[in-house]
Order: sequence, then C-alpha cells, then structure tokens
Amino acid sequence: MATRKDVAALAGVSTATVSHVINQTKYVSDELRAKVLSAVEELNYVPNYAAQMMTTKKTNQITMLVSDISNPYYGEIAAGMEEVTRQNKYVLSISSTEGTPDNYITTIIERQTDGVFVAVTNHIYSSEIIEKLTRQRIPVVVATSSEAIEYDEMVSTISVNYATAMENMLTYLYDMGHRNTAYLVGLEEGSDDTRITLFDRFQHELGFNTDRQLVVFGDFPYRTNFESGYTSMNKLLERDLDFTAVFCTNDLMAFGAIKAIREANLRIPEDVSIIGCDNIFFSETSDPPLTTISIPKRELGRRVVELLFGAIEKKRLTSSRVNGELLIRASTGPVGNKKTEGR
Amino acid sequence: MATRKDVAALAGVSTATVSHVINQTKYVSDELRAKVLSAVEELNYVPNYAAQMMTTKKTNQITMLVSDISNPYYGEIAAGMEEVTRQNKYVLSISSTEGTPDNYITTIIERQTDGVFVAVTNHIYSSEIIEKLTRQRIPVVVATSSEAIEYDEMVSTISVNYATAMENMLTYLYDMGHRNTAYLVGLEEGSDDTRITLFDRFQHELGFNTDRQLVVFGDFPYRTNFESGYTSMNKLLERDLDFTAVFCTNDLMAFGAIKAIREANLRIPEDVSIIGCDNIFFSETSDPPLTTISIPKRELGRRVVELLFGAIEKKRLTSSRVNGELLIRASTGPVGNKKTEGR
DNA sequence: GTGAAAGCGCTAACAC
DNA sequence: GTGTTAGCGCTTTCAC
Repeated sequence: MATRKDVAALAGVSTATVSHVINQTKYVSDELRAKVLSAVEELNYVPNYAAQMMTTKKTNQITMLVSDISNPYYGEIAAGMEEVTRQNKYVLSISSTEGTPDNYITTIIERQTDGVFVAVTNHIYSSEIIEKLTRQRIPVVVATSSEAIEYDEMVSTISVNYATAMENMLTYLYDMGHRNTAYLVGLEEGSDDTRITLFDRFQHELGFNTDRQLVVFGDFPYRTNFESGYTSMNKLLERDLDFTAVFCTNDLMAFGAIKAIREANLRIPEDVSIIGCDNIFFSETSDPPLTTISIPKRELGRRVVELLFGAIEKKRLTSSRVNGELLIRASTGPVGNKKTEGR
Repeated sequence: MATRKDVAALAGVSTATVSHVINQTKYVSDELRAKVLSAVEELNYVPNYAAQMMTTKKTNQITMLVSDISNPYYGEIAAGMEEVTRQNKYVLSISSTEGTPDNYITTIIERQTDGVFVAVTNHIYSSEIIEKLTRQRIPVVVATSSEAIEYDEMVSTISVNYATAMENMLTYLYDMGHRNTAYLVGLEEGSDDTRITLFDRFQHELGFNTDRQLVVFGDFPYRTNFESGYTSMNKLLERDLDFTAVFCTNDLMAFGAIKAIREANLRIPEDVSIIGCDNIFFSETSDPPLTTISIPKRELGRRVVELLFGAIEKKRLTSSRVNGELLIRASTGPVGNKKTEGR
C-alpha cells in the first residue's frame, strides 16, 4: 500500500506538498500539482484514513443508533441521513440495539464518531445512552416527541409535531361515531411521548369516553413491532371492554393488531377501525390499506444530519421539527353493526 | 480526553503495561493489573480507535454496500449482519448507492474497511465495484444467484438456491391451470440471475407456452422497487398478450405490479396471479397476502459476515448458500374466468 | 513480568 | 511556493 511518502518520492516533492495538493489546503504550482497527481495515479495511492483521523481528531463518521433496523421506518430515515451524509463525505454507520445498548456506546465512543443520532424507543435506555455520549462531548440528536425534557447542551432534538394530526384523527373518529377508542402504546408507562398526552387531551375535549383501561402499555423490553402489536391487541381483547377503534404507536404494531383482530373473528373496519403511525411504505398496500399518521421520514433523516453537522462544525445547537399528517385509508370507517358474539 | 499515557502515569506503570492489560496480550501481575484498571476507571479512559487502527492496520469495520437501504429485504439482512458483527466487536457501516457507486468505493477504500458485502443489484456497477475493491485486496462477499461467474480470489459469494422453489412455483402454477406466465425482471437483459434461466428451463420442462415477450426487463438504472414493478407491469399490459400469472423479482416489485393490475381493472388472483420473491415482512399482511419465494434473510446476513471474517482472518475463502422456499398465499389461485374486457 | 522506544501515515506549524 | 519536522495515541519488538 503506497503511502504519502512514496508519492512524494515519485513526484520528487516533499510529503507536505503532497498533502497540500490532496487536501487543497494551500496553493501549489500547477507543475508540481500535476506531478503529484500523476504519482498518485500511478501508485494507486489512497490516503490512510486512520492516520488522518488521528491527526485531525475527526472521523467524518456519523452513527445512527436504532432499536430495530428491520423496521422500514428507520430504513427510510437512514436513507435520508445517508443522502446528506454522503454529500458531505461523511460515513453513516448503523448500530441496532436489540437489547441493552451498553456495548454499542463503548464502541461508538472508541470509534470517536463525530455525532450520533439516538433513535431508541426505550426511554430508559435512551437517556442512559445520551448521558454517556454527552459525557464524552459527542454531539447527539435525539428523536423525541416531547419538549418537556431538559437535555445537555450537546444534544439537539428532532421531533415530530403530532398535535394537528392527532386532533384530526380523533375528530375524524368522533365524526364517524366512535366514542371508545383504544391506544396500543407498546412502550412503558410513563414514556415521554406527546402522543399519549395529546390522545388524552383531545379525547376529553371532543367528548370520548375515556377509560385508562383502553390504553395498553407494553411489556419489557418495550418493543413497538409486529409482535408487540399482536400481543397488545390480545391483551386489550382480554380486557373485554367496548371499543370500536384502535390507535397504534406505529404501523408495524397496527399490522400485528390486525392479525389479532382477525383471529378474534372481528372485521376491519366494520367491527374495529385501526389507525397506525409512520406511514411506512406498506401501509398503502396492506390489507386493508392502513389509515395512519404520515411522517416525512426522508426529510427527517436529512434534518438529523444537518443538526449533527451544525453541532459538529459551528458548535451551535438547534432543534428541528417535522409535521405528522393524517392519512385516511380503508382500515377505518364509521361505527358499524358490531358482531358482539365475535369474542 | 485521557490517553494511555495518563493512565500509565496514574497507575505508576509504563504505557506498554497498560496496553497489555487492556488487550490481554501478555500476562501482567494481578497487582499492576488492578492498578491499571482502576486508573482506567478513574480517568474514564477509552482507547483511541484511530491510533489502534493505524498500528494494527485493521479497522474492525465491515461495510454493506446496498442499492436501496429502504427496501426492508436489505434491512433484515443488515440486522443479521449486525448481529454477528457486533458479537465480534466489529462495526457495520452501510452505504446506499442510489446512482453510480464511484464515490462510495473511494470512501470505503480510504476507510480501509476490513471487508465489504456488495448487495448491489445492478450487475454492471457491481462488477466494477468488486474489481476496485479486490484491486485493493479488500475481501468482498457478493450476493449472486449465479455460479457461472469467475471471481477474483478475494471474493466469496453468498447465493440463494432458487432451483427447488422455482420448480415448485412453476409446478404449482401449472397445476392451477396456468400456461402463460410473465416475469418482471426489473434488471437489465443479460443479468446473471439464475432465476431467469430456471424460469425458462422449468417452463419448457413443464410445458408452459414460452414467449420471451412475457419476460419484461427493466430500464436503466435497473431498479427493483415498487415503481419498477409498476412500470414493468404497465409495459407488460401494453404488449397486450395473454397471461394469467406474473412472477416478480422481488416483493416490492410485486406490490408495484399489483397496483398497476388494479388500475387496469383486473382482479387478483382471479384474473392474474402474482408471485413475489424475498418474503419481506409485509407480504404476509398485504392485500392480498403475497405468494412468494421466502428467503432466510437474517441467516443470510449472518453468513455474509462469517464469510467475511473467514476471508479476513484465515484468508481462506468459501461460499455459502441459502435456500429459497415457496410460500403460497392468496395472491395466486387457479386460472379463472378472465374479464377479457378488463384492458 | 515490566519498560523504553521505534514506528504506523498523516497534518500543520514553521523555516526557508 | 515548498520542505522539515514534531507530534497524534497506540502496538510491539527488544532489553532489562
């Protein structure tokens, strides 16, 4: 593997000159620059990143820490991140924390990532992660839906504004005659998710029958995936309460819920209306197409990286916000003649 | 940021000793080891990876180069890779090559990734990528479905055995009365995909009406996503041929095809049976649930990393193979009374 | 068993 | 404009 020294020798210049033409860090005469370039070409020279990293103390690497990379929601966010990350010659690395996140953090710190996006749904883990990261002065962007939390100065937040979408959703349900709507949260009770508060608030304001029993929290380790949706829905069905609509923390859970509902011999939407969140790609093609709160995922991903760059370069921190939007499809409808013998 | 030197000073030992206890590379007396450890603890010391990289010439990093990270198929493979990658203290980085891959490769080479998994569907690009990588002596694993290609000694292959699944699929279709089945390839003509060959072969053997017009290749840049499925299906419909079943290169394309079919006022499966490939998560919940060739994605991801490790450590190369399996769901059925006025 | 010291490949002063 | 050189933090012989 050719080094900068070899190039310098071949081109008959000093190593510093080579550096300067490669990094365009100082003006070098056309003549020498040409020599250097051709030497680079000839030797098939590629700068050694590790060495560069060591002197500059920058890795040009950003990492995404995610609970579940196989959730396409994060896949699309990652695609958005990748886009701007790449344009800026950064590298995106992805860590999936299925379980406790301890080891990842050490890795991230060792690798001296320039910034990390914490997209971990488990609240306890994520605050732990954030703390460890900020202690090392690593810029962090957190996905939060709550503005209530106080973060360290190293952290910026990206959040989704759910207020309008949640209000629209509940108004829509109300207008369709729904008065008892459940919520499959998946997360632990006490999670800092604005949607929970918004759900309560708008239910009160609009005149729904509110019953905490209709809100189903998850079990450790608090996943929000297909299985979790399936389990939560079954939990809800066992409670034997009246409900005609179910809102789920995300589309994946909604699909799990749909499975459970069908197994219980209930029809969608005639017996139960289902609403998801995220609008992942498949919600459009699913059976039935899913009513959901759409989130601009790619845009969100781009924003995250911009936020991180801001923190890395200017050391100036801000927050960013993206809007959720209700998308009505076939999984919801008016309250119908419920098959009461269904369960 | 504490360095090894600080630790050595605090512990009252040499830097070498610190290295030895951290890397367990030589026996160090319990007494000193304890001192070192507590110094590490106290200083919150974390080894600098860049420095380590520089001396060891290893990055402990593996890269996945993928055409489309938002395709959940790759998401699941990535999850499998991440699993073993993590267990071995490696880092997984993901690059999405939407468009020409030139720049990524340079990045990968600069970063001196220890190994890369090339999951790029575009054949021309992928061979170019492989060449550049192997020229730098970087171990590569390629996803191929063809055994025909001769690769450099630095490349191992992971392949899916489609033979049985393809035969089962076509037999199944034949038994259902289908005689004209189309194939939406998405890729360019001449792609090294065994499925194309297998499709032809079994169609002949079983006695289908074969007509190359029923095989639809893609257009540059040869994507195999939803849009591509939609476009290809429309292309097929315009050809105005008889067909009662359509096989698609992957589930994403199948969903795109389904959209086009519905827009043409055709019913699934009464008028057209649809078969996908991959069995991504949503194929189970889609409308209709998709008949598809299932691939053990996580397992595949794990194997890829193992292959890469083999290449990195022992410099011994092998190949690995995983089996596809036909999964019959509701998007296929017997040839019915086709609504000929449908298009 | 422990330590000194020579690099690894590059950057960035600083001289020339 | 171009070259010299002192590190960056760590690993690893090789002495002791």
